[in-house]
Amino acid sequence: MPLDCRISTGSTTPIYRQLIDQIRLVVLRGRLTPGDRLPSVRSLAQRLVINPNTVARAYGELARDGVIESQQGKGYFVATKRQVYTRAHRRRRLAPLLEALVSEAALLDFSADDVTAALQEKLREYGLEPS
Amino acid sequence: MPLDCRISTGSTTPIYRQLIDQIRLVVLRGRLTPGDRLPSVRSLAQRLVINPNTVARAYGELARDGVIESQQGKGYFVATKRQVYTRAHRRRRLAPLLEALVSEAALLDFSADDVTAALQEKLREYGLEPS
DNA sequence: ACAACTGTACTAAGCACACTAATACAGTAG
DNA sequence: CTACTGTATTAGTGTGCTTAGTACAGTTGT
Repeated sequence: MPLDCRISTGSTTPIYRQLIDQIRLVVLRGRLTPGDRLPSVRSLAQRLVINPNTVARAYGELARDGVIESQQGKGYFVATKRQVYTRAHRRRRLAPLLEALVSEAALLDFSADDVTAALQEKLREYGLEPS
Repeated sequence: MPLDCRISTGSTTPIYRQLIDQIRLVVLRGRLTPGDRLPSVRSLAQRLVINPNTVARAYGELARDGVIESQQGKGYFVATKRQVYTRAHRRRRLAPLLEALVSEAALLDFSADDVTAALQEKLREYGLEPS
């Protein structure tokens, strides 16, 4: 069963965003491995009863981010080689998320240890290696 | 000098959001302490050359979040007692931010140690206590 | 009591942008 | 040639942000 996505049209988060997030997760968690083909723009659109453009947009952004790759006339495939980012670029991209997390944590009066512990748990959930 | 805010109308982030973020920071960092009065809706609007409604919206949301409190006819003041949240509520509110951070970190191929180190640094920047 | 300040609430309008849809164009494979 | 693939352009629709105007209610000092 290739890529079982579920989208809710009633949600406030746009459809294309839901697709991006779900596909990202599927790839990160290894349920789709490099080289695997994704459903075609039209077939996925038909299955989810949404417009092909919406799928195309999601695929397009994922391609921009290096998660998947497109081959004209063939389809979309999970990227074989991960994008190589500079250290500066990676930090710059992570910074706002880190800022948001800590800012909210401070407002909620979390202790540093609480936040650290929660992070460790989440890191384990994603299977990130220590180093 | 009470609350020097700077907003950029050219930014993609809406004005009311910029206000919220800046005031949150000012309060968190102790530049305004509990009981301190904020500029009136109209005066701040005039100073920043924006509509009073926009300021009112920012203040309103900050009040909803328990950062500041309103007193009819008197003004807005930094909240004297922080909102008390249940443990479940606090975790529920932090969860999506944590999810976003770790998900992005995984995609960027950060190691767990990298993320943890970055977090520690940010926590220190915000002056959060260990426990 | 009055004036001048505070917050609060509501409606309406304009504007920009995000989202989605429809359609047409271009490459690939059998 | 046909039927699939991705790609690009255009257009319609909605929604969020901001502004403006108006009105009402509470507080303070004169």
